[in-house]
Amino acid sequence: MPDKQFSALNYDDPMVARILDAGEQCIHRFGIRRTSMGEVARVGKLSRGSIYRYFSAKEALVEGIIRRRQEAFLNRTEALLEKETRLVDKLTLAVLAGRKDMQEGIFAALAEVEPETLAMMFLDPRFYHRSVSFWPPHVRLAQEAGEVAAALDVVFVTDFIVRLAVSLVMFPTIEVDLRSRKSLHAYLQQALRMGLGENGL
Amino acid sequence: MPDKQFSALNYDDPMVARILDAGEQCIHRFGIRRTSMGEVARVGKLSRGSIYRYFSAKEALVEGIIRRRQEAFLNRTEALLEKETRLVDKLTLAVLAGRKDMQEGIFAALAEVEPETLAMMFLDPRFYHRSVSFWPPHVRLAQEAGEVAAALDVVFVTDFIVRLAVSLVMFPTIEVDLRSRKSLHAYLQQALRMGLGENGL
DNA sequence: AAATGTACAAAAAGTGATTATTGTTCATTA
DNA sequence: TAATGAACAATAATCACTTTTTGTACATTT
Repeated sequence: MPDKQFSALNYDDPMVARILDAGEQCIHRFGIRRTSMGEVARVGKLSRGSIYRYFSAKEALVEGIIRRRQEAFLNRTEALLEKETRLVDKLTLAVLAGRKDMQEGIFAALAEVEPETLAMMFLDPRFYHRSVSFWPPHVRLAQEAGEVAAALDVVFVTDFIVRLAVSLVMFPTIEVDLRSRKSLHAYLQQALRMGLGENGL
Repeated sequence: MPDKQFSALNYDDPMVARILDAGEQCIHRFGIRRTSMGEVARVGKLSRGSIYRYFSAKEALVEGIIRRRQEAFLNRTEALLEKETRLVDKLTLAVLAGRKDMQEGIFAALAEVEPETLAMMFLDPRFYHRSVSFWPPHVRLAQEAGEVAAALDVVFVTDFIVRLAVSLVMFPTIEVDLRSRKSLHAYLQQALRMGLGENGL
């Protein structure tokens, strides 16, 4: 379940969907700065006032667009992971999917037009928190399977996984070249070394 | 040994030092954008032309200032770590030192005046690479001491450590509150055991 | 009820002339 | 030999001004 800190958006509401669609299209074409509420209204074929019924301000609209994108990504990834059982494999897929999303979605557009905005987004703790909500169930499953030590705190493992995954999405290679699926998988395998954690000190 | 990709700066050269000092002072007070070469010259009590003898452009000067800061940090940290033998303890101290540097140095000033610039810096791979050069010797020592599995590639361990450390400096708490030395140490202890143990698989 | 369209003040963004800064050059100074 | 200071075109920042956009309100439409 996603964050509820901000207004809970109903993506199924056709009005909400239309606004978000139009907004995303605008951002994709012009970037955030050069997108006006009037333009969003024009593209979405609705009145400017209606947008304000659903989004208190432009900032909230942008937040909504990004959030929907992220949640859509998480849902797609969730489906993608169903075929996998091991946490390492899931993580590998998730990182690869994350990179792909960065390279072609709205993020890629932002990276070209407003790199500073994108950079700020990545340093926003909320960006992490949204990713965090994804993992606990998988961690628990991995614990039941004995892949992750039962003694470990789910919150700790989740935190650890998210730090690693986000880092790997944003920097495919620091010292080790982790652009290929194979090298990434090997890296994560080693980094997790699940099944241990029990032993040693 | 720091990067050599850019011009090798001799920090002992009194002229270089004066320029960097003046530049850093200016950035600290006005931020990067509002710092002019003329102002740097005035503060450093030297001619504008002299700055260009040592730095090809304003960008290079800024690069030099940041680099010196980072290297000074690494040197201080290196000294700090001499008392420690275990890698976990070293990492803990390094992360704490890094956070402190962020909160009070030139970075704190930038965070207030030009957060986007700071965000861009953090996403610059060079920022990571400079940190990377620090760890290999410590990793080797840890391997000799049996703390890190001898079979592991030093490059892998370094990459892993840097990702984790940078993440922990930039985000003191994602899911787990790691602001205190105690909790940070426990976290790293577990994270290293997870990633760098002999056992498992 | 919910979406629209118009109107409105306040805030933000664009505009174009003016000023400051950049990066180079070179003769002068120490 | 190295730093200086002045001159310079090209670029970038600044300022006062105009236009656009924002967010709100409310009467009107569907």
